[in-house]
Amino acid sequence: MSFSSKILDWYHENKRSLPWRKSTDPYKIWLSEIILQQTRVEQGLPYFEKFKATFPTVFDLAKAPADQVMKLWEGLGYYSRARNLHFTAKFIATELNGIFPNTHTAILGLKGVGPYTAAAIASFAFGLPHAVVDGNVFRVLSRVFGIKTPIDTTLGKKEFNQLADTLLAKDKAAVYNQAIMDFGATQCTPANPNCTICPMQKHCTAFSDKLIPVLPIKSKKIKKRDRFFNYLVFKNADTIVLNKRQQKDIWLNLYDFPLVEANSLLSEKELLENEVFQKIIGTQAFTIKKASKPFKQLLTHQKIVAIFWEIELKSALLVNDSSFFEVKQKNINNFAFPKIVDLYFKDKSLYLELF
DNA sequence: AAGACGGGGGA
DNA sequence: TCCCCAGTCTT
Repeated sequence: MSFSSKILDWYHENKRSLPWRKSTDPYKIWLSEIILQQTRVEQGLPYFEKFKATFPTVFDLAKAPADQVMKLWEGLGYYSRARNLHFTAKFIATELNGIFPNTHTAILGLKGVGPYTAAAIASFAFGLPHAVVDGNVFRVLSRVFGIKTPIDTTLGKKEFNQLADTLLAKDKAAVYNQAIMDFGATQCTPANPNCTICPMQKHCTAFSDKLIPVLPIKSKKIKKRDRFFNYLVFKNADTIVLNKRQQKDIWLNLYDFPLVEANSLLSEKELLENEVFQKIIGTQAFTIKKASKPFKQLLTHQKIVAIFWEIELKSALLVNDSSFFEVKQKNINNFAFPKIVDLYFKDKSLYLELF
């Protein structure tokens, strides 16, 4: 029996029930695939439901304000996905009359859609014979066929893509693509796969060679840098000052506070002497009420520590930065915040003190 | 080719 | 801690 037949048989008995599989509407498929990029199904599910309910059609998404899209995406990470999602919705609505492109080439041309997502949409929505190659597929193929080429190299990508294409059940690309990904996600798992009940066991090179724990191979390792954020939370009556992040950095188009980034968390003395702080505060009267505890957040390439200085102003902040603006405290829920800011807001004692 | 880009969950 | 997750874009 062929590889694809075994995968399809396994899928028939073990498939997961997932909401985006109920539809062949390319808009819904696209939405689900963008959400699922580098994201576990369980984590993405509630976001898919939220977006589907809030934006039933591409036109609804296209006409939504950017802040609303970012707010719905809040907490999911990789926010460029949300920015590109919105951009592409507007493109489809205005340039394509709302008609989702139906060829692999055209789909691949959409912003935010790469090789994986193009193959997924092309096969799931239009039945086109393009093999998906995601993290699951890399793992399954590298193990079953004993491929040691690192998956994060040009050669590795080429090799796995070619193999995936030859294995694809071209007349049932959609179900086969779902099947191999489900197989990778629930049977051929990254750690401790249950090989004793695996239908591929007899044909699995990694199993016979005891290479399950080392395959697939990645060559690159990432280095993290430490960053220290000294956030300035200006309060004046019932308003606080927010900052819209507009520089080329993490969290583009999300909101936080005026920021003094330094090589460490600052003491109060250091903060008062800091040039950036002085530039922001200018000549205004202020009182530092308290500093929060340090909050930590791990990103793929960064380790961030942030403290939040709660500073009372006698009058509205004289804003000298176009990214700064005042907002009523009761309206902060309209803005999308990075996790670490959200954590600060949710911190119980501070929450009570602030609001 | 290498780096940047989030956040959560499992070992 | 480290690794991985229905990857893509920029440099």
